[in-house]
Amino acid sequence: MHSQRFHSFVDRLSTHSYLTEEERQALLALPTSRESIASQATIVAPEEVGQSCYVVVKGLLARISHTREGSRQILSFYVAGDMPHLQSLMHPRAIFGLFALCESEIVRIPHTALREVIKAYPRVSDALSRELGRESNIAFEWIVNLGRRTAIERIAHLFCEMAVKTGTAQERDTRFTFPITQTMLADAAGLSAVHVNRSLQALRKEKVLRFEQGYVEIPNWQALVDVAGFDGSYLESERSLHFANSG
Amino acid sequence: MHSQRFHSFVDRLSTHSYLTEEERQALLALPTSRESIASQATIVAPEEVGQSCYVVVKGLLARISHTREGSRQILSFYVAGDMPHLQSLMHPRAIFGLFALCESEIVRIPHTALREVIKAYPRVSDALSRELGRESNIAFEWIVNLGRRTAIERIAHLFCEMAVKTGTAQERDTRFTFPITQTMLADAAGLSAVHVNRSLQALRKEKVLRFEQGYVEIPNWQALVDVAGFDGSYLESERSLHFANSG
DNA sequence: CGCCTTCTTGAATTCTGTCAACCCCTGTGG
DNA sequence: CCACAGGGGTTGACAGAATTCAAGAAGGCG
Repeated sequence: MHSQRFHSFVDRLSTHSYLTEEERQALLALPTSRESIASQATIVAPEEVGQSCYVVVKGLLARISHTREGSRQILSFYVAGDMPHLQSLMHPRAIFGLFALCESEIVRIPHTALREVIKAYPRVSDALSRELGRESNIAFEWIVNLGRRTAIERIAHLFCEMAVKTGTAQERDTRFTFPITQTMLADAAGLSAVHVNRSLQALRKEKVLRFEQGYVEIPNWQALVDVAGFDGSYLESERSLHFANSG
Repeated sequence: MHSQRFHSFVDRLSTHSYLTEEERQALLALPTSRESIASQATIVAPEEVGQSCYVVVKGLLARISHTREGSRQILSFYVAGDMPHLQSLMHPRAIFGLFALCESEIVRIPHTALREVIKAYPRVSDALSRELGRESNIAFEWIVNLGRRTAIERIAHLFCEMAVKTGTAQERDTRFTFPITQTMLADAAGLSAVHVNRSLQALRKEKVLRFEQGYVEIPNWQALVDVAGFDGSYLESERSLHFANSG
């Protein structure tokens, strides 16, 4: 069933954009292929010219960049419901690579088909633009994170973001899987693996955050938010405002 | 004359997107108002709901964020020809503020008028999306910069980017105005002002870069590129590929 | 002239990275 | 069944990078 593959993604778009039933059906009817991706596999290499966008069904993907010296920097995470590589629709040649951090499942959507839907339903185009805008805001917030926060704050902030993105954030006992190693976390936080290890220990000691074997436990959400200086407004969209403009 | 105000911006779009003469005229005919902005003025405050996009005609704008502790982080620079706040078209409520780093001139384009043009000319919409994609790629590269480069590399990289963005980069004696203080440069590079000062001295000593009173001199472009580990491909668009898809 | 901002400098401190070693667990092949 | 290799996590000692604090110099501007 296509609908199973796609509900997560149509739901995602619906969080910030109004879609008619017809538009939803058009999206759900897109010709797609489901693919299983091995852990540590490259889905899109830098410089590669792509013909498709993707939807994450299961697992965790990341956009990645490498410096000349060979050190790695993760630029963004993609969880179930996210649409990585959406920008390839307008800019087929990839600048940064797309990578699977664990065994994942994705749905591939050919550009040609998506372009047809966009042409027929301009509101779908708007919804995709908002999705890109959200990704852009997240990138900006990462700049703040890397530029102006300490190691512990950075890590705490990253976990706050992931809790909100996975929709698991709640006042008490937030739990979710985040299947990455400390080394990968270091590549996301712009830190060394050793220092990430020590920072995680400090957070554990303070009973603010546990991260073990790809599983996160946040006993007290507010405490983590306070450590991180987290304000999640950059992850949300003002749905009502868009409705006024596009509905 | 509208054309004078807008040529920079239509030219910018043309660097990555094909526009027919009719589409160019439609853009040039947009109703706009030109505004002078004082140095250090806030153009768009966070949380503000905007009704317009902008084009930078002269000067230098920046997107800015503040952390809880009050430290500042610059998220992006906008030079003449850039369109800051383009994302407000789809997401009117601003997440991050827009700020004038020096006395500047901008052109304001009402969303309503721009939406009309987009509706009539889908290719214009594509061009604007590419412009947003470029901004997004720059943000990703900044994440790499802040996460994985040393102070000197970061600063060198920033200057490389600005030289390319202003179109002044050349093999010998690149010169351009970059009207910011060392403190602002620190806010962009995620460093302290003191350390920026020392890093600039080091770059000056090595005869790689001079930055004095808002004026930049790069005697040897390749030398700066080598220090920075700069690869400017994230600033370019593969025009030919887009033509194949949209033209 | 005095005031303000920017730039500069030195010294001490804090933060983070590097290096090297070890532990634990898992999977593999003999 | 065991030996082994490999990856991930942990630890300690040390080195290096960047910040902070404090003060002074240089210039613009009322």
